[in-house]
Amino acid sequence: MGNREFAALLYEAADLMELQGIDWKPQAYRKAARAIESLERDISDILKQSGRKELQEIPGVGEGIASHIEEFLRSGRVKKFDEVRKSLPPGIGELLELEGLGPKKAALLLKKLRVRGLADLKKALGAGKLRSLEGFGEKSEENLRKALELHERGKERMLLGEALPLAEELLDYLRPHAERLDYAGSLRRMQETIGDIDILAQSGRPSGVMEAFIAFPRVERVLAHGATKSSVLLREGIQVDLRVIPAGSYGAALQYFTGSKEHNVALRAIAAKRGLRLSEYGLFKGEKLLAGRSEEEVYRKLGFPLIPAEMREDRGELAGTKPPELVELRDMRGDLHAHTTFSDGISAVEEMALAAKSKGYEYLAITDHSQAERIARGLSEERLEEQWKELSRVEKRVGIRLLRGAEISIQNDGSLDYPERVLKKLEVTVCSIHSGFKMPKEKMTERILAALDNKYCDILGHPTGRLLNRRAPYEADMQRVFEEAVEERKILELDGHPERLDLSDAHALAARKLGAKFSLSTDSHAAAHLGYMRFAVGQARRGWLTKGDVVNALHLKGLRKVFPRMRD
DNA sequence: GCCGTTTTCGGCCCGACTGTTTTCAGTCG
Repeated sequence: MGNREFAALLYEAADLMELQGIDWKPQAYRKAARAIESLERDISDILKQSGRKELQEIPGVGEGIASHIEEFLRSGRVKKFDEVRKSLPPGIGELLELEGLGPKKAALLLKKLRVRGLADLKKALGAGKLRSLEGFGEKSEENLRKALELHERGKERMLLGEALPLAEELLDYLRPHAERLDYAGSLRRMQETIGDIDILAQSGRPSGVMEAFIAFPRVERVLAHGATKSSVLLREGIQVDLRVIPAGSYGAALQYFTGSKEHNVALRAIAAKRGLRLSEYGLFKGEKLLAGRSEEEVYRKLGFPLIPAEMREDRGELAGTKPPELVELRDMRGDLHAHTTFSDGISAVEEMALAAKSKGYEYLAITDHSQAERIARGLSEERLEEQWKELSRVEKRVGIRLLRGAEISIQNDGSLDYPERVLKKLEVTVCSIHSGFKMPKEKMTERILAALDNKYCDILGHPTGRLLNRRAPYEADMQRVFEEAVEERKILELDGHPERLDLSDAHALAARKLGAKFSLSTDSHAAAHLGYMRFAVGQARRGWLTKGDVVNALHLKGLRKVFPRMRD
């Protein structure tokens, strides 16, 4: 533990130093913070097991930051950061969270108007003091007022599951005005949450796309409106940037705006080493354009195959080895986690079966809640048997294999919420934690390990229990959980429900390295939710999973070897 | 503060847009 906390300290220190006019160091801090944040291993483990030298293996971490990490892990604080904090008013960092206000202007506000935080800024705005400052005018006052308002409304990152449909709607709307349209950025990389939506267009009449864009019915405010770039804020609270790109640079621009920033920095460094220059306009040797029309061409000229967008995180995808053949949505043969009206779902068994069938699936596991989940109308033994009759009936009618399954709660002591005589009749079980989230880490870890050791546990459901933007994962030693799962040949779920995406991409990556197998599921509570599979696949691809890592990419025959209680 | 077949010192992405200012600084992505 501690990676996120330490990264947060680095970010804070970077902001404050920038306010003080310190050059470069803030960038270095942020770079290190990003690396530490996305690390699979805990910095405390690294220090304990391998020592300080190993900390410096983290990209962007050198002697200085390594010693700060050591101090932080030892004492929970970093003296140097404390000093920086003390040298500035406590509320000053908040100012930088405002749209359009950066370190230079914030420093000026502090120096000339003694603005020490958001409250001060509000007062200064009210008194009309800002326009007297050099570099400020009426317009900047107005913008700050709006930024302040927006900030107060609270701004969380939007879930992938909300942003993607929104972007698709906008693309459909813009299609008549452009020859080519793509969304780029974190959305294209299928990151679990999205800061803003980036859209690229190629058009013979750029002004036409721009006019249409700012007239999109969901637009609340136009933030910028130029010849090649415009930005709007949608009513849903997310910013959308649109850029119009000429055909000859379209691929380079798509590459550039897809990111990630870290991936691009690494790729540009590789280009630079070869005496080339990569920008959103193309790959250049001197003035000569070598590539730009397509992404593939850009990567090829740099000696790489087309790297899937989901892998572009500078996690080793540019190391030169051939990237793995990532799992695709069309590889999926079934879904192993779905609820029906028997428990807390809103679609009947038959509706679920029909929806699964229409996706071309061979099978669907019906996994309603176990008896203890009263709120979710968990199934008693009798109701479960009733359900099995229904499954047999629908199975014949619809022509899709319905597995007798259950999502079984893992109780506080690690036992499963059905007696053995029931468990052995279930073809597949998803075992999940639904209560007792606040256990100490050691106890929680033991609880999960005990469940994994149960011979009737097949799949560990939403393994960390997190809800994006709402609930932190429970404390558990996930590395040990993954090791045990591999040892006991248990399957890890990658739950594609937009609020869960659990396992996360980083966890999937770590577990895959240990040789784990995965179930990409939707945790559907309605027939339409079966469509969440694309989010599960997106996270799986971010975790470098191949078709071979995913059990429900297997045909029925292969699946039987994974789940021995499955009937013929 | 980090990093290195350009460098152990001197770089560190760079272009679009905005607002305020008559040629540019600040912010953002």
